[in-house]
Amino acid sequence: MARGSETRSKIMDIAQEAVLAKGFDSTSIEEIVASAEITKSGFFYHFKDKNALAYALIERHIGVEDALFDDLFGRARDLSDDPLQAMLIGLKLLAELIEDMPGGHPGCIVATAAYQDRLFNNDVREINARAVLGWRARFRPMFDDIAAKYPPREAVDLDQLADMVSTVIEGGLVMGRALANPAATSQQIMLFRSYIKLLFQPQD
Amino acid sequence: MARGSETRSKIMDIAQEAVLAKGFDSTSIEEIVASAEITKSGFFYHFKDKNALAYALIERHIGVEDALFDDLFGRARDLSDDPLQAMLIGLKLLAELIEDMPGGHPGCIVATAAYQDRLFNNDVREINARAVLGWRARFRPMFDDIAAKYPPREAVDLDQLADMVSTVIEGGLVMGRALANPAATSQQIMLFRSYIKLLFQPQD
DNA sequence: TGTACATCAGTGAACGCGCGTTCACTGATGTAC
DNA sequence: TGTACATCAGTGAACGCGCGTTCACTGATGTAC
Repeated sequence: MARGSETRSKIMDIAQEAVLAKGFDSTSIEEIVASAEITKSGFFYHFKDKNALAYALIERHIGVEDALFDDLFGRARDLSDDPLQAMLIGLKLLAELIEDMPGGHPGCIVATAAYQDRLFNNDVREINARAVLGWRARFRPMFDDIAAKYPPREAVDLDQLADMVSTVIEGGLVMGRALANPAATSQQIMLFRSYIKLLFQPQD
Repeated sequence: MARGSETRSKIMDIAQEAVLAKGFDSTSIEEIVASAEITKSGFFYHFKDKNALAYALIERHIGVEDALFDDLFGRARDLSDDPLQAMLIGLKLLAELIEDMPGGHPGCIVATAAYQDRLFNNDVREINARAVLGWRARFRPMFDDIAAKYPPREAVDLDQLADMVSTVIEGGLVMGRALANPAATSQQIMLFRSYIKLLFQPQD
């Protein structure tokens, strides 16, 4: 990695941690550059303004999360050819991954941006919505496959069911933070997993 | 209501709307008092500092939400003596209420505070945690009653299940905001309702 | 291989503005006798 | 009922600090010929 992009991602790492702890507006460029050991003008070399930082943060988050989900549900698919089993394994792997994060999952900047949307320009709001729609587009086909093989025991909209993955993660992170209990998120994912089981798995 | 407490709640109304749209730090006292048509010093007559405003906002939110849940699940209980049916009715009423809010549900300050906790003193963090624990304490006994009558089809921790009500609401609000889709929250509540049905309702 | 130039990754100083908070004061209303 | 005093619900001016952003500049590295 070149010298410049190293500094750039250092800025983003520092910013992300602060943003998740205090919100975007309360995270000053001053404190970021102090921590990154550059000057304020150095910051503005990498980002044209503060909105550009928000955009970059969300963009990177999407990429990281995509890679993570690709890996997790890819491995799950390797472990079982059955779409329902693969989903159940994937959710278990996800819960374990979040459970094992040292110091707990730091939170999700998409949620931060959603709750501070009046701070940002349209570009930021759009990429934030795209993030959530991307998760839907990821999970929807999986539920299609499952529903094709195992008729659901209750009528559910599969887009909404796909969104429930994100809902439970986002809600779980809020709960985990409010209760200062890092285990909350993975527990909630396991409950969602139990719902999926009851919804699709044929009774014995 | 006396003149003073009228101004006080006016300040809080204005502040709450702004906080949910931009976060706490970005909501300046200056803009609040401009909107409330008082002076800055008038603000400090009612709140000793900005933290006191956050505290008051959360405190009031807990009260409002408690009253709302009391009403909703009280009516549900009136409509059915069966604890499971009452829960299902209550969740439906909740989904309808959120669905029918003009302009969508504004969001939850507990989530805002959770994602900006480094901004606040311990008092605020504590009352925020108490809010979430209060919701757990509300729903846990209902699930106890249900589980006593209808053995759950899967082993679940009832505290975690009680927390899932909050999880789905909080997560649903994040989704609704990110997608600019006010219906998201009530849809997610209805999915949670379907989980409760599958989990407890004897199959026919 | 040497030189000229371009780009990269920043520095340093300055800017004006808005922020939260304090303080001495004030007019209107309420209470005691 | 009238008067004295206390409390309530604010006003107005000032404060120092930190914020995001701009601008002219600079040393190190990369590229062309």
